[in-house]
Amino acid sequence: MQTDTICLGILRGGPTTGYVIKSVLEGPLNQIYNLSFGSIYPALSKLTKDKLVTVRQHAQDKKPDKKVYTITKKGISYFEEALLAEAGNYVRSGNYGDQIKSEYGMLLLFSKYLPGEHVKLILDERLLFAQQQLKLITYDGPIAKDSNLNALRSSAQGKFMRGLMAEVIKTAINYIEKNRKKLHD
Amino acid sequence: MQTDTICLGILRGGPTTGYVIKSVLEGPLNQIYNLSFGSIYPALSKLTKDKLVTVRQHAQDKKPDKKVYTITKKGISYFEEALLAEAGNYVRSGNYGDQIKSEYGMLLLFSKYLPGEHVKLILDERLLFAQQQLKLITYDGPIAKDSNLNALRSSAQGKFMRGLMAEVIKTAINYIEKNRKKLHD
DNA sequence: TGACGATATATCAGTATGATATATATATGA
DNA sequence: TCATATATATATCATACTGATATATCGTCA
Repeated sequence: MQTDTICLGILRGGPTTGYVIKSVLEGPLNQIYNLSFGSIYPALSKLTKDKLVTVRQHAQDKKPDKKVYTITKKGISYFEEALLAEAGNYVRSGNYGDQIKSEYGMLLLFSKYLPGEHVKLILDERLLFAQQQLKLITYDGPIAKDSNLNALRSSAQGKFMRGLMAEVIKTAINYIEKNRKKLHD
Repeated sequence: MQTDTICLGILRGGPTTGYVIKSVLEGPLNQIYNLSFGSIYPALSKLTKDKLVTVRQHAQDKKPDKKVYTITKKGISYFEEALLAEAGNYVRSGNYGDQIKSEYGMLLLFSKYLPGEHVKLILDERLLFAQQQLKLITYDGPIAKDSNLNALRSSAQGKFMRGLMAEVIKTAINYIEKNRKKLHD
């Protein structure tokens, strides 16, 4: 899926900044999609040039201007067409569009060649991280009204994905806790 | 984790070709790491130049030469040092080294804007794919002796990772089957 | 017979990453 | 209190990676 489509999709949930798009991707969508600033900012510029989004520059004295992007009508139709095309392509292609690079997975796979101490640390760190992710995903307390995290919270799709991620993370945590001794003393 | 480290790690399981490295990554390691030919072949060339691996060229009449790569002693120590460095870095960094781009996840998240028919198809395709992956991962029948898939099969680490992946996939399948109606009629 | 997928390597334009730079406010802690 | 780190916020760029394409043969399925 193209970077502009992702940005447009997140912007469909409400106007926001490049920085927030990155945080949404790093936070609740952590298990789904990553994008670096070096991809997000140029995509947003291109989208602006093509009039698929508009920018309002909020001058914040002595901080860099906060650029709030809003999807336009043209942007909405472009997004829906692009999504339809990608969906058609997904089904037709046999390429299931997963691009995964898990350093953690590789480290565990190769952990035979690592001192037991390191393996323990990696597993401890990972369990901690997984528990944080789980909290983040299942959190149902108050969030900023203007945040487009609301889209993730209130929509059926957002709930479905959150539920799926939560189940998967729980399964992984349980598995690691039960079986970790097979990887070190 | 660097591409050469990954290649070296797979080569630690036994001599093999670039093509097979790609298939291992696409097959049993599908949920862990992906690499394109455009990364694998140059990495293997560089590794050869640096004497971390050796090549035997099996001339196959009228097919391109099959290049079987074998890790050298120098390669083994390089690999273990690199792994140690990455493990230390992993724990110290707070960057949990996951780089995920799941088109499928994004498609479902945005499926509100997609016709119900498409959503159904995507879910059907995905369940089929997940079931295939599960079979591939849990398969315990005979495999070619020379294959370095044996490393994945027999080692404690390989078993641990296979078990983890199997549990995660099963959880995802069950969740999707139980909750998919929330995404279409 | 023709199309398709598997085997096998290689290249490259286009795209993405990860590090770095810049600037300030706030919180943490020694 | 002074230093350090983290969060907010955008931007750039060398390096690295992807995805498509090229080349060539064999087996299978219709």
